[in-house]
Amino acid sequence: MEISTDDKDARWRVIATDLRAAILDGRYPPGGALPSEPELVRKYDVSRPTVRKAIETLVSEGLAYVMRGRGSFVRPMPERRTILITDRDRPDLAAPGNHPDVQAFGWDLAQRDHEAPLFTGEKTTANRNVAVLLGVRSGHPVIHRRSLWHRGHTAAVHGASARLEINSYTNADLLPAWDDPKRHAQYRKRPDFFYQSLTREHGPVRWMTLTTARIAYEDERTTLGMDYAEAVLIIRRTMAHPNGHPIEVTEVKAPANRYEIGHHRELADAPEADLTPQELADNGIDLVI
Amino acid sequence: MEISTDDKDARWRVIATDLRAAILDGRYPPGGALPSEPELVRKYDVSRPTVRKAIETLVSEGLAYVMRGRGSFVRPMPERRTILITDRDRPDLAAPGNHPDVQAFGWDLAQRDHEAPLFTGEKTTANRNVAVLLGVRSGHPVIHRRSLWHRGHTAAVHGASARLEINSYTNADLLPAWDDPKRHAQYRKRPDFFYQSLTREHGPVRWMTLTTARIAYEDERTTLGMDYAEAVLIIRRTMAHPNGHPIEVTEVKAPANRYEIGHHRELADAPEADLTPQELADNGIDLVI
DNA sequence: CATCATTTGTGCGTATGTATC
DNA sequence: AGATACATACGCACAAATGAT
Repeated sequence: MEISTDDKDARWRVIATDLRAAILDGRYPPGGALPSEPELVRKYDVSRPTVRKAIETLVSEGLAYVMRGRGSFVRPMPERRTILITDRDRPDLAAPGNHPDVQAFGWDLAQRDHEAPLFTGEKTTANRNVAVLLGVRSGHPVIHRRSLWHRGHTAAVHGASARLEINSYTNADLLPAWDDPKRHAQYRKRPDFFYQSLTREHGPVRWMTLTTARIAYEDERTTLGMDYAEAVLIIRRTMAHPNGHPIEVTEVKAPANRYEIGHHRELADAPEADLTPQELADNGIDLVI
Repeated sequence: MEISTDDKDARWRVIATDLRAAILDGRYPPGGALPSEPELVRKYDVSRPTVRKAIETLVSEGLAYVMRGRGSFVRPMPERRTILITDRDRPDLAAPGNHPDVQAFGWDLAQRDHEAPLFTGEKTTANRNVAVLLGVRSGHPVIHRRSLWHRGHTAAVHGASARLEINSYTNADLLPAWDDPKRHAQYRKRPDFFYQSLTREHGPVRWMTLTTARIAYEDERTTLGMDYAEAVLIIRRTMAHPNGHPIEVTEVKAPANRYEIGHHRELADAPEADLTPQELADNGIDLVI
């Protein structure tokens, strides 16, 4: 059959490499159409499955997208906005989803399914991942708080709005007041109360923020409104005792094609706390962690 | 033909969803084998191309990998080491690839193809992306310095060592001394001289570091030694005039499954400058930017 | 409004090559 | 050497979305 036999120049790989170079070069401009499958079949004299394999590769690399019945297109890159990480021991600012702050920083609708509380909050048990983060055993009771934010339709390419998901996990042993009905309601509506309780009962704490990324899973693509194959930025902030034992972990997930992460020193001379919400928004800052 | 016809329950999608859930659940443990293609063909009563499509999906999501002649396996997650971002105006530390520092922070072999200079350095012209970063027009002369670092075989899963790629772009107009043969050699061997020149000639400068991520392209996977589909962390540090105009841009690319990004305040009480190289390494820190 | 050409999505069967055990 | 498993590639058929006629 005389197939190329060398994996390095498999025919689909040649096509993918050609197209990738052309896209990164700008020969196919962002938003523009790539050649149709039949065109590529003719051009490279291969079968349609081979052409499709090449295009699927570009899609999985986030370089292209496909619309059924229309064709394949170069994926445009939206402008990235900024998530600002603070170093300070300021639980007021550090509290994620602290309503006044987050709203002020450019979030149009801080609603979650039209319900009142900012966070869903429920007592569950730690799965393997959460157990590692909190330094407890799997199955240990934890408080799981979750919040989903979206930022109104900006100059979005496909009409999709940017979203952020915030998950918070707390060792339930460290916040027995959670079960008090009155406080429970407060905690769900006012994250600052939540953090104040923790700091009041567990004294001076350390904050530690680590950032990484990975490819989004399909369910995350759905909840974060990511149309294409993309990476998610994962910002994990740990509130810990001075001895290092974790008290609470907050994990922010953000689509990597819409967000970048900066640090407070980067804002000219004035510390960010002295900037007005409008000034922060003008600097492209959506969230302060 | 009676094909399911509804894209939502495409047969390959059902299989992929099943396998993904099983992997995230731990029913297929990390490093363990997934069912072989023929097994899945029998289990779901579909053709082999359909099974392969499902597996390819998991691979492109970074959840699995395939070894020819052996089978498909759940991708284990290696431990992440840390890249530390400093906020200070310290060009000595800030200089990437400053030989003594980088080596001290745990890099066994800071060699690049067994050549002497740490950085390749050449004068080229700005492509579109670099032009945007430096605030010049496409085609403007720029100095491009490049360096590739690898960290010896740690507890790597597949024997691959972690690697970092560092690219630096400078507006060539701002460093005419680059063309002086004597200095040229110095600049390539001693990045600190390079940055000292820039700061000496352009006075007080601002440093700005922004981090984001995206899915790695195939060529990047090769140079960064990433066996699987993965995200790359992109750390972009800009050296700018106080008025904001860029002088030099350093871009670090790191495999997101092996690195996370932290900040200097997180190191206990002592600033990282006071820690010995060994203490830094013990804290899992590979690089200070 | 219906029809048609174009384009992509899903799926089958088959053949051959190559790596691993 | 043989069995197993994955990689590449072809041809074919039909479904479904799109846009123009």
